[in-house]
Amino acid sequence: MSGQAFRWRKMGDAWEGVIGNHWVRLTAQPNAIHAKAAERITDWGWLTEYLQTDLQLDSILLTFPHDDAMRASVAACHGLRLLRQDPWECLASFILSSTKQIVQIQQIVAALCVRFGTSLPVPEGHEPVHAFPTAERLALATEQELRACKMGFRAPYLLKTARMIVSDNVNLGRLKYLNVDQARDELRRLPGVGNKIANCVLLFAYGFQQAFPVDVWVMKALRQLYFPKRRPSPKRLLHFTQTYFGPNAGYAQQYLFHYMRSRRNRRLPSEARRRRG
DNA sequence: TCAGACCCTCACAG
DNA sequence: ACTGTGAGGGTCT
Repeated sequence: MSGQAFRWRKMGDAWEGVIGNHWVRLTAQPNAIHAKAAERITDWGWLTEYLQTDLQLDSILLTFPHDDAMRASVAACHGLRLLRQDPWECLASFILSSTKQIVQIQQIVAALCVRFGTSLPVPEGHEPVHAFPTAERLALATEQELRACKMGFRAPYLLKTARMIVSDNVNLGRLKYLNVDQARDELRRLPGVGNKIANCVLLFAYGFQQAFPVDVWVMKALRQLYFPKRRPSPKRLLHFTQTYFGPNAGYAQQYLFHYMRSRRNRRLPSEARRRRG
């Protein structure tokens, strides 16, 4: 899984997670994905939308720039796709992500769901699972209750954001009708949401393919692969990320992100030591 | 434009 | 095994 969603767990050869109010177990088949839910499902639209199964990945990859870095990234992340997440869940999750390791984000989100999410139907004998808490529910929480979910200084951000959503100060449903820059400005009105998190939400929840989140990993990739000599100015960097990678820059970003992280994960211990010295 | 603060947890040296 | 230290999908002031 890509790491753009924080609620999936690998169980043997399957992935288990929650989409909206559905528990699901996904298993890779030779030329398909097998899905199992807890209840009888007549309309699987929510799942195909989430997985973006209609999207032709090949045609996306064709729009990437033809350079060594992108070629290496595509080769290293074969078949990587973006999910289409629920805007509120995506927004809240990424508010919780700042200066946290991905494992820690997963733990915070899990705690939040157990504490504030409604419990969902699961298969016989399966451990209980919970929906992601609604903005309405979190708006009624106290900062202290949120801090109990280990989110630290992010608690007031999440709380105030939830209240702004509930009071319709910012309307998440309306963003899809705006252009990408207007939508970004709107998201940035929320406390705890800067450029990076706004771009994550634009890309992962609304499908603005040109949104290009720059986090520490992508910054590392850009500097290493495209600006080896000198650090680019923020303005130069912004211009580069919005022009060089083409109409699906956000997709390209995700390939770079995973390329960098996979290299980190396979780093030799000797390399780790050198980094410290 | 730029530090420094912000909560907390885990990995890693020693 | 145990403890001190640093940094982690940033944002705000």
